Amino acid sequence: MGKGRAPCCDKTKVKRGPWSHDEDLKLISFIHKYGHENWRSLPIQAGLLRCGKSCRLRWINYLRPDLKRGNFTLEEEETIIKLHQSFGNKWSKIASKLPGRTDNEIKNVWHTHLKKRLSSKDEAETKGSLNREEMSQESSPNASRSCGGSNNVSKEDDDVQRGETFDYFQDFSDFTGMLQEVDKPELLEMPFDIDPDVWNFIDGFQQPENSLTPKAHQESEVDEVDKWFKNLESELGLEEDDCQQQHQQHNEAKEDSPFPSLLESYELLINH
DNA sequence: AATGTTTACAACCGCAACGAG
DNA sequence: GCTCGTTGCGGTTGTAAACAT
Repeated sequence: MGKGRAPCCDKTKVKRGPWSHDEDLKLISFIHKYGHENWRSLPIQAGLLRCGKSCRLRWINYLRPDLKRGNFTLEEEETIIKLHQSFGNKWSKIASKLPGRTDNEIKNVWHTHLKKRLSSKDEAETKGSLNREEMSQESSPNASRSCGGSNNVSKEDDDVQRGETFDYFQDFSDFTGMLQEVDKPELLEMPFDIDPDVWNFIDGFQQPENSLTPKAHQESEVDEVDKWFKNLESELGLEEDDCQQQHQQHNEAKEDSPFPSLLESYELLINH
């Protein structure tokens, strides 16, 4: 039948490299509306000149609303170290135990910080010259690591600190234009029915059961969405009370699937 | 201030696993 | 059971920002 493995995409016809905000918006908007049933066909349907693989990666590693988007806490780092001891380089397995963290992120943290730290600790231990002060500082349970940022970051600050994803929302007209583009009737012709699980995934941000920390249990699904929006608002400089009230009222009013209101909330932010 | 070096992380690549036909 | 298409995973690279000289 086949004459060898088909390439995942025609590399001469797809864009590569860093994603532009337009592309991000197209992807977010499309997935919000239709989910991601088929990554291969998604870029075509969403009007993106990207490989499906690239879209998947961008969504999973960067655009997904349930990502924590902050520096790793010491607790998380210790978890990674422990899990790495038992699983090795099974990053996805490790990521499944750390809600809101991606395998790619964990892998990066491992290579840039943890590996070095461990090896320097080993060195120090073998030399018997471990600095006790440094150690006690490192083992402080509430300390938060800062890669290139302040070490005195609160949890709240931490959550919004690194999220630069939506810097580009500054040009609201771009975004509305983008939504309209995705609203094109020809793009609405979806060849599949959206699996309810897809909505559950995006809307509920369900974590694997065994990955839920007590804290994660406390946070309702709606809180997660709210968090995401607050982050977004913060990025947009739209933290005024009226905007938040509108969003809250909007959330309270939602009945069936909260998911469509997510997109509506985007519009709310834009019209603000 | 200019230049070189290091760090952090987003993105790509290729392979393996899996499921459908 | 085999083939092929698609997705997921882990390793690696590219590059912008931060830092040092």
